[in-house]
Amino acid sequence: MLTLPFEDPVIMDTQFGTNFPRDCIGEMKVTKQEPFKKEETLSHTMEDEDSEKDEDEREDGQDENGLPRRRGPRKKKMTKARVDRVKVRRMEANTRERNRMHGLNNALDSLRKVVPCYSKTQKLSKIETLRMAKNYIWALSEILSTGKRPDLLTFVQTLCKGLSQPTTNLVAGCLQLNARNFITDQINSEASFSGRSPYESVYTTYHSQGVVTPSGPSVDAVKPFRPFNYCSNYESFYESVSPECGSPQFDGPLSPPINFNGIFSLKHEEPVEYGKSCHYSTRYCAVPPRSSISQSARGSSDLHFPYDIHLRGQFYPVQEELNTFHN
DNA sequence: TAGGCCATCTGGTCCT
DNA sequence: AGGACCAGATGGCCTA
Repeated sequence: MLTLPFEDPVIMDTQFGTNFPRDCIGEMKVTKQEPFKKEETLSHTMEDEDSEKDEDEREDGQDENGLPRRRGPRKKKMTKARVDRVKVRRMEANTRERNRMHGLNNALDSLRKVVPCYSKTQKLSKIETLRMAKNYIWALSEILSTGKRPDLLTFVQTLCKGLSQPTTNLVAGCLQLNARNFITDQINSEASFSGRSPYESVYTTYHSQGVVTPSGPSVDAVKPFRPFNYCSNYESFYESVSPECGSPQFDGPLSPPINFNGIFSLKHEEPVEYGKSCHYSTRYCAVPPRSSISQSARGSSDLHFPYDIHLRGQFYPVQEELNTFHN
């Protein structure tokens, strides 16, 4: 039962393919890292099994401790051919395992490209990719079920729920939110999420064009930098219990916001080499009204998710929207 | 240098 | 018997 991925040429690399000639296995470089010394391990195994053979061949029916030897199937003698066979099978198993993990990583890469914040230069870790994908699915499901358009801040918060601080900063940066204000504003989250638009809290002191113009004291000078508690805000918007709230909140190490001078591509867009400074934005599409959602659900293929994110030299409706808040 | 992330090896278990 | 899957162990690389 071989279920190796068949669509990926990397996986089917002949060096590791299942049709790899066995005669070559002995010469094959098992690993580039060789965390274990193969020969030592194998010879150790052989020694063990040789001793077992010796044990089996004792005539007195006792083991080395003088106790009666266990009943049961006698171990087969480790002949040279058998030892070789064990070696080959172990190498084949290693190859399969390696390919399996490559397939898993390829699938994870595919997932990275469809979550809202994709970067070739700063990849999300495996766990963060899975968390963000879960958050993304959750957010989209809620949008579909409620027909409401969440504000951008809430959407970002949902995406970042349970993610590490650097990743949160990355996502916020992708969406041109100021990560620090985004996070520290949680201190005032009651006000932010109980009446006035969250945009106000974020953008009254900051401009989104990358020029930070605080109108008051520095955020850093006033408030400590600490992780954001997403759950309350999440539930305030989605009117349901966040699936993450039952689990311990991420309490990872704090780190300063990153510089967004990498190359990011958001939502299905392959990153292109940009030597100069690039900026990120979102195409902040309107959620169709409930009627059109249900219409779409009935078969129309014209359903657009509200946050189809694009970047660089394109026109960004969200930018105007955000600027409207500033003005 | 410590910690996070990752790739790989390995042995055990389950399944066909 | 053999392949898939899994988790633990280990060591390399990178970054703060």
